[in-house]
Amino acid sequence: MPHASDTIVTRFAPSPTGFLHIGGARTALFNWLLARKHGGQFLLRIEDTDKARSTQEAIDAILEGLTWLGLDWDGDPVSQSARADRHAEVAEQLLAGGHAYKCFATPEENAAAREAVRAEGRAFLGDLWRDRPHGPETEGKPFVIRMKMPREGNTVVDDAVQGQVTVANGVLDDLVLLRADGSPTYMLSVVVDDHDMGVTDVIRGDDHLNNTFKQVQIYRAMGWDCPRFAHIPLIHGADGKKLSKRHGALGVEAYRDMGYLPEALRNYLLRLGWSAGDEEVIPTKRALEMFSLDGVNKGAARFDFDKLDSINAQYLRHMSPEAVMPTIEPFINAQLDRPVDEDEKARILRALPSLLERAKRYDDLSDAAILFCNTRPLNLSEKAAKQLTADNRVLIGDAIKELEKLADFGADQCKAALALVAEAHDLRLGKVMQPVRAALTGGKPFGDLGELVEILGRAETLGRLRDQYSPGTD
RNA sequence: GGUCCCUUCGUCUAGUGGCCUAGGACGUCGCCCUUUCACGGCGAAAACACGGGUUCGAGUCCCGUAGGGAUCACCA
Repeated sequence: MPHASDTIVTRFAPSPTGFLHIGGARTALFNWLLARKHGGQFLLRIEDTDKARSTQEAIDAILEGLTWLGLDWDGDPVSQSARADRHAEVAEQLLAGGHAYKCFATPEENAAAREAVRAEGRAFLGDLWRDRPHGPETEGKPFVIRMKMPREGNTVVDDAVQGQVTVANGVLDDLVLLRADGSPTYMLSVVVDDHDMGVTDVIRGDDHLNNTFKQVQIYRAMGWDCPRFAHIPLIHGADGKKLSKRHGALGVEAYRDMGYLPEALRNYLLRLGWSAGDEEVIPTKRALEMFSLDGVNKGAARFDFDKLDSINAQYLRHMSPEAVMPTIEPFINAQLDRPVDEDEKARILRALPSLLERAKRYDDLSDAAILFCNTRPLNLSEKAAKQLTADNRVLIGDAIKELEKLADFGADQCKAALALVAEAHDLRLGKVMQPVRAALTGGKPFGDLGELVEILGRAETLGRLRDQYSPGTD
């Protein structure tokens, strides 16, 4: 049955055994991009046929992850387990049509045969009962239904990423369609669901490439059209090894908690193993214009946090202080171990344009923003502490005197006051600014010193300076 | 081990037989800017895994070798 229209239908089909990891997120992104680019549908299917390992928490985490990433799906997520009857029905059809057969071999018999065949350097085809007549001894015995794979010829998959891949039918095993308890296997379920859901393009990790040849046989036996396949390479850790929990196989929520923007992570994920020329910063709108499966590389790519940081910084720079504030507030509260007050928030809001210039992530941005909270006495970095020599403390004392005289605590006035101190000591302005900056920031980065003082305000500025001039007495 | 896939700077990549003296980005290093922390700007070092072919000409095509990955369940 040919598809009614040329509308693109893609799907993301995670098994709910854990969070949405970074590789799954990228697979979802590619599916989403292809569907949205062509005005098609992006469907969600939860592959929960393994009831023992599937959890509701995992489903929630995956949905939350997709939502955070901004990947919206069409319709309600399909639960694969709810469709078991339909899967079984197809298995029966396959059986009736002579494309499948009953296998009475016990797990032990299969294991023994597998070992024996493998010792010869061949793959076990699971075909113990393929051409074996069912005698009366099979009466009442448990059986599975296996696919009767072709043995002659080749199966060719024309993959959008991998190209034309050919495999000899002789190596395709008679996979189990229906288990002894009557439940369908993954191999059957995906094919039936993808067909029934009208999926036109299956984009998934290339760990499924080998399965595809077998699935194609099921499509053929049922007389169904195959969808287009695109097997995208897996993401590797920085060390080139398969992604493990140690290096980067984190849930997307972990990236959120590390302070990354969903737009930036999306951009990074897109460029990891995919390109269309030299463009690096590709916001979603642009991605929708450019995306094509052609640009996907075949080789696995390594995950690189430095580059992610860099992309993230570029997105951060274009955020408005008002948009950023609600997001960094929890980070700030956590570091402060109390909620920020309104006065502090107002100061941070004023400082944000400058802070955003040099931040990489929300977490270091909030770390820098703490500068404008009332956290006296400040913890000094090693570098800052070094600035506060006995001589420099004298300068700070003089700076306090000059600043106290100021009626207007503006940036220019404050700088002028510091210039007076420098003049009195016959020093360059910078020599005075350095220790004053150290006392005021504790070593944290911030732009212009005058701006810093102005935002900090009279009380906080003088307080921080006094802390360093005569520690402990203020 | 069988089958399938992959291999360009440290990393992500551009490159579809002459445009390649191999381009961009991240990272690294250097310089400049800032009488202040940073940011930024400019510049440098840095790769076609190896060996054979094919061709007037190969990073680009073919074969082999090495290395890496995926997969071989009544898991998904």
